[in-house]
Amino acid sequence: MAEQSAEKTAGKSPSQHLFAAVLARVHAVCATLAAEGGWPADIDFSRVVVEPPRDATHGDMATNAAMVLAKDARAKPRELADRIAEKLRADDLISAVDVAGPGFINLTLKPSAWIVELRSVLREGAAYGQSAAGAAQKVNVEYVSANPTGPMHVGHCRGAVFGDALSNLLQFAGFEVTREYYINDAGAQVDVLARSAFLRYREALGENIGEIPEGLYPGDYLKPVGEALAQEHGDKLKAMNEAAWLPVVRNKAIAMMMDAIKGDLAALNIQHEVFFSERSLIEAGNNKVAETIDFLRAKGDIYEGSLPPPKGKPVEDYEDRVQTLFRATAYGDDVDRPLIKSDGSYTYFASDIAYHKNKYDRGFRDLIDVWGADHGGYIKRVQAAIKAITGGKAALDVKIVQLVRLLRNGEQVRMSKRSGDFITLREVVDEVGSDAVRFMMLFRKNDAVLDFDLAKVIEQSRDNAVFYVQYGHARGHSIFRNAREEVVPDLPEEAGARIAYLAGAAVERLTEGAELDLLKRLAVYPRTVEAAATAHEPHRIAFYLYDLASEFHALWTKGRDLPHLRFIINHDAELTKARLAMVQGVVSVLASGLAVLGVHAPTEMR
RNA sequence: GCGCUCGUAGCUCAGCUGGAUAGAGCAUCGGAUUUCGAUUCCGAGGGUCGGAGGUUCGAAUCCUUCCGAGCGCGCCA
Repeated sequence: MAEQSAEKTAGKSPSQHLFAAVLARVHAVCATLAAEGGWPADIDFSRVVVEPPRDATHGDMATNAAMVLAKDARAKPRELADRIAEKLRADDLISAVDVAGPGFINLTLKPSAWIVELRSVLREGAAYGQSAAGAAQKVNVEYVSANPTGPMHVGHCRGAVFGDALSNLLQFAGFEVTREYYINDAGAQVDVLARSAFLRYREALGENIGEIPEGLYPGDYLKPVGEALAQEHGDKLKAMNEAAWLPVVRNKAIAMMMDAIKGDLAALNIQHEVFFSERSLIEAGNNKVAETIDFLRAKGDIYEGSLPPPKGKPVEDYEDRVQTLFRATAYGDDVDRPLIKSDGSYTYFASDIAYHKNKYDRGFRDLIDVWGADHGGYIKRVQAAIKAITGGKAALDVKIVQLVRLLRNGEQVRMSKRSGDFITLREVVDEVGSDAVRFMMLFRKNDAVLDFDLAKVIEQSRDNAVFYVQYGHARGHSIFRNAREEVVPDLPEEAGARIAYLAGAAVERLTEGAELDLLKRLAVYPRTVEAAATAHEPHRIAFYLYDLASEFHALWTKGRDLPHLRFIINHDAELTKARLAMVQGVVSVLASGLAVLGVHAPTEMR
């Protein structure tokens, strides 16, 4: 039933969308004036923008060209604006130009401009809004990276959804995206996992293990691991000492936990291309961490020294000792950071440097990590390390996702049912569905705390943004069904055929103000995609979709009182087709945006 | 003590990388309303953008400094 628009459209030329087209014309005018007026040759047009004015009464678009260029052109902004405006008036897209305020140039486009844009939507279908801005540049997005010590709990899901939607968005904007998961399978916590699983193994062999001791993972989810071990090894492991059985049990437990996690992610429609094992970095004979430290040492970024004791809460067993330190302060961090623990093993940071170096070595220059709020203090040191390793040739953007407060009808839901047993991601998805989870996780800026109300997100009302947007898409299809029965019997059902059919409609008959407003809303989609992609902010897509759906619903509602505004006009098949073409434009863009968010676009709301 | 993030209408939040008179949804108040299947619409009131300085044609947005909240602060991951 869902009509996803994820179809690959590679090779298709991206649309020169309307704002970009007008910007190009403004640039052309400025270039002409520059030639005529003898402006400096190196004049920079990059700050010139064309954007929707805050107040729609000012026109359709506004440009700051005159204000930005005035200084270099040695002219007063208003005067320069007048000269630019005069030339723009000759443009065939533009019906009115006026200069306002300190030198804004307001442009009103001819209605035909929006009609033409609608034709692009219909021609490009799912590809509309796609951009070449990424220029096929490789981007690595690392997200989730939950420890493989148990199933995913609700705390993980925001970062998971955010990273996934951001990846979709970047892909749609023309980047070549790799979705990556870093498996922390080398630290002490996986040894704890192994010991916990070993207990379950003994249990599976019939032993009474009693209470799970403090410090081990108590969850029932380890029982299947114990059973699998018993099946595979019988009681052989019991005879071994810990040093012998631990790696065996650990590998099995990690593998099974990762399977569980992948299943949880699949329930949210998330798939990574690369699962990168931390342990693989320190394999005997191929120790990437040691290599990385040597690499940094050769650059003079490693030294032996001691650090001042940490401020804030005192560390009980603090011992002042000389250790191997990375000179993070030389790259913007606050203190230098240790790389080797007193037992000789590497710190997490040390392997993390090696891991990020590995990303760089694989050709990534654009790195994005999605982390939870409690890791905020870790950003500077990793960025410092990347600066040191790549000589500033790669950039890491760390996106911090804030906490989610889980509510039910406004009452806070306790995150752990009893000690050690968190509400799992799967429970939440099972209760409200992945669409609700995904959309609501994205309907807020990533760095703001988010309230997630289990009751509200399945409500069918305007309050519930997921419903409202999906309903917009479904309503479009409902209109198609009705139209087919009443006025346009040969309207194809299949999306591609329907779009092709409607592309031939007499869309120039769309002349109502409210209709043109809706077309204008469609036209800002490509811009929204680009802006959201460059800012790494998928939430902008969610808000855009909410606005578009609102406007669409509003127009539908107007038809209730004003029959001439209805989409289906019984006595006028040509006009009906034109309006269906507009509805199709809305449906296409809603489906496109929802696909970016990873949310289904249903054709009915049952 | 230091660092990071945040502070916008009564509430929940947008604000398009510096643009014009700061927006939306709830809530409140005032109207309208038997639907092209699917739980409405229009309007109004409500703001020193935490405070104070600064940068410039122009600041919610950038800088400085206070106030308040959250997170973090050698050999945890």
